[in-house]
Amino acid sequence: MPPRVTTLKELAASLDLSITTVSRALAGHEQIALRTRERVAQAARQAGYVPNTAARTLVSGRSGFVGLVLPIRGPNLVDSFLGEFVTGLGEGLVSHGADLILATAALGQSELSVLRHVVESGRADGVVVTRIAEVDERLAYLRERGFPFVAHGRLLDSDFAYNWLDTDGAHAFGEAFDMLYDLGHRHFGLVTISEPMTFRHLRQDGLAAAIGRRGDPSVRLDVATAPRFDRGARIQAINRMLQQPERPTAVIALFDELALTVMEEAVRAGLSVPRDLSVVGFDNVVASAYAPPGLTTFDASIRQCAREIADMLLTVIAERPTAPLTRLIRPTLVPRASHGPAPQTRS
Amino acid sequence: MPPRVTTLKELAASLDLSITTVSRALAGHEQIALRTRERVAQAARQAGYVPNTAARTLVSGRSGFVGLVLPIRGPNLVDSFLGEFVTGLGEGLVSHGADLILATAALGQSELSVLRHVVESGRADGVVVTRIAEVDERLAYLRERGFPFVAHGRLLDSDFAYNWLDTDGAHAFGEAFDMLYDLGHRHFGLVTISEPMTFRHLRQDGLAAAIGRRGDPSVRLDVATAPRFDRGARIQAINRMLQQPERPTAVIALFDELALTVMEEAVRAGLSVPRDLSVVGFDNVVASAYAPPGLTTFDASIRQCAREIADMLLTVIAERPTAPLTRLIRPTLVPRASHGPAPQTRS
DNA sequence: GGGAAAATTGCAAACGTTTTAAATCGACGT
DNA sequence: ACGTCGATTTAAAACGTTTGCAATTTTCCC
Repeated sequence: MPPRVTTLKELAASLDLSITTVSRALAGHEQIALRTRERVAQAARQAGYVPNTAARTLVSGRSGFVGLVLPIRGPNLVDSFLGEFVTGLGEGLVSHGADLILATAALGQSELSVLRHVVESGRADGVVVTRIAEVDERLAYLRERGFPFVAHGRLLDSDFAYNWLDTDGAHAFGEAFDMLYDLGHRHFGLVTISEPMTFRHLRQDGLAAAIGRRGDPSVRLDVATAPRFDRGARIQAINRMLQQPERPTAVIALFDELALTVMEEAVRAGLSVPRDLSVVGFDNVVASAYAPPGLTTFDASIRQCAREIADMLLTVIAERPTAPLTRLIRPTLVPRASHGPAPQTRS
Repeated sequence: MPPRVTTLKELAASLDLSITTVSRALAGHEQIALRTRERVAQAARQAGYVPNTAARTLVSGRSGFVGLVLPIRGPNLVDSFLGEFVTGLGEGLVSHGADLILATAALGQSELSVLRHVVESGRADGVVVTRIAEVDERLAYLRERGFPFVAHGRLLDSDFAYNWLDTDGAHAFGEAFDMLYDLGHRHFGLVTISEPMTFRHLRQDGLAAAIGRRGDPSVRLDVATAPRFDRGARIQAINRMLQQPERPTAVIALFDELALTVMEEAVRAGLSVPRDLSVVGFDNVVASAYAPPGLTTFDASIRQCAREIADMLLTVIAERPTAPLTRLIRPTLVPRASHGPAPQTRS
C-alpha cells in the first residue's frame, strides 16, 4: 500500500509541481498541458488523494451538499416514505457528484430554525422542503433569503413563484370518482383530515370538479373529518359515516392510512369490501397490498419524484433560472380488490 | 429585520472587539470577561450569526458530521428500515449537535469506494456501517485507517475488535422454537437465504442451539434456501417444503419478507394459517401487521437501535476508547395470529 | 539569432474560523 | 513612582483549497 497522500501540497511536492498546477490539472483546466494533466491524474489516483471538502467549500463557496430537514415525527409507525424519498434524492444527486445532508430538529425546536441553521452555516448549496403547508414559513424564509430550494408539494397562494414538484392529487381523485361512478356508485363518502394541508385542498377540489363535470344531481357526497394524528377521532368519524341509515357505497380516503382504517371498520361493522362498500386510497403504502382484500389506490412513485427533485435542485443551484421550475406528476391507479360495482339493492 | 451578519469579522467590528475575542466568547471560554461573553452572545443571537461550517471544519479538523453510506438498493419495494434507521440516527445525533451525511453509491460503484471518499475527504468525523457481511472489506478498511465507526451487525470473525450494535437474533430464534415446541410442534421448517450474512448464521445457530437444548430426537428440521433477491426461486423452495408428503407444522423464516411469502403460498396451497401451519418471522415490517391473519414476529426496534448507535459513535469520536463498545439488543416477540398449537392428526 | 506570441506554470491572496503566544490594561503593594 | 501580577484582550499563523495575475518556458516566424 503506497503512503497515503492527504493534501495537495504533498501531491504537488511528489510531482515536483506547484500546488496551483496540480489543482488546475485535477480540475481539468485546458491551460495545463495534457501530458501534465495525465501525469497528475495518475499520481492522484495511485496515491488515493481525495480533496478536502472543507477547504474546497471555504474558498469556492460551494459545498456540494444538498440539505433536507427531517420532518418531525411522532413515536408511531414510520412508513416507507422517508426511506424512498431519501433513496431517490441520493440517486438523483450522485450522478452530479452531490451528497445529502440530513438535519434533524431537536425536541421543541422548530423545523424552521433548523433550516435556517443549515442555510446560514453554508453547509448546503440548496435544500429540499417536504410536506408543504398551505402557508409555509419555511418557503417564505428561503425566498426572502434567495436560497436555492425545491419544494415537494405546493402552497395555496399562487402569486408566490417558487420551484416545486407535486403529485397531481386533483387528477387522481377525479379519476377515482369517474371509475366509481361508472361502476354505478352514486352515494360517496370522503374521509379527510382537518389540518390545512395543500394536498388535502387539491384532492378535494379534484373530487368536487369531477362530480361537477357529471352534472348528475343524484350524486351525493358525505364527508368525515378528523385530526390527522388522532386515531380515536378518526375511527369515530368513519363509523358515524358508515352507520348512518343511508351509508355511502363508495369511500374515497385522503390517503391510504385512512383508507385502511375504513376497511378495518367496515369489516368490524359486518360489511364486506368490495361487495357492500368500495374503498379507494392514495399513496400505495406497503400495507395496502397486504390488507385484505387489497386496497385500490394511487401510486405517486415517491422515489422517482425525489430523483427528479434532486435534478431540479441541481439545475437551480447551477443555473439560477429566473422562471421557477415546476412539475406536476400524475399518479398511477393501482387497481386491487377493494373496489367494485355498486350494490344493487338498498336496505 | 436587522442586517444579517454572516462572518465573525463583521460581528467583531459591530462590537468593536477582535475576531479572537468574539470567537472565544461564543465558545464560552472562561478567560473572556463574563460581561463581554454576554454582550457577544446577545449580539450574535440578534444578528442571526451562524458560524461557517467549512471554515470551522478546516481549522479544527472536526466536521460535526457523521456519515452513512446508503446500501445499494434494487428497484423493488423499499421497506421502512431506512426511514426508521435514519430517523433514529438523527435523533441520537441532534442532542450532541451533530448531523448526518448520506452518501449514495452510483451505479456500478462499490460501497467501499464511496466510504473511502467520505472518510478521506474529511466530510465526517465517523461513520455508521450497516448490513455487515460475514467478512466485510469496509470494516477492514476503517480499522486499518483508524477511523471512528460503529457497525450495525457483526462479523463472523471474533478476533477482530470493533464497535458494534446488533440485535440478538440467536436468542429470538431460540425463543421462537421454544414457543412453538411448547405448542406441540415437532416438525419444523426453516426458510433462509443462501447469501453469507452474519445474521443468518447467528439466527440459525440460535435455532440449532435451542433444538439441542431440548434433547428431543423426535424434533425434525427441514431447510428451504434461496438467493435473497430471487423471488421465483424463493417461492419454489417454499413450495417444495410445503408440498412434501410430511410437511412441517411450523415454519420459522429468516425475516418477515420470507415469512409473508410462506403465508401466501400456504394459502395458495389450501392450508390455513395457523390451523394447519404456524409461521413466525423476524423484523416486524409494517406489512406483517396487515397480512392476514397477522404475522407473529420479532421487533428489533430499529429506530431505538439507531439512536444508540449514534450515541456510541459520538462517544467513540470524542473519547477514542481503547476497548470496543458493543451492544446486543434483545428483540421482543410480537405475538399475532400466525402461530398456534400443532395440528393433532397427520394425513 | 532575436523577438513576439503562445503555451505552460507558479506566486500569493483569499475563504472564515480556531488557537498559540504575546500584548495591553488596571490595580496594588512597596 | 515603579515593578509585578492577574485579568482581559489581540495579532498573527494555520487549516487546504481555488483563482487572478504574473512569471517563465517554449514555439514560431522573419
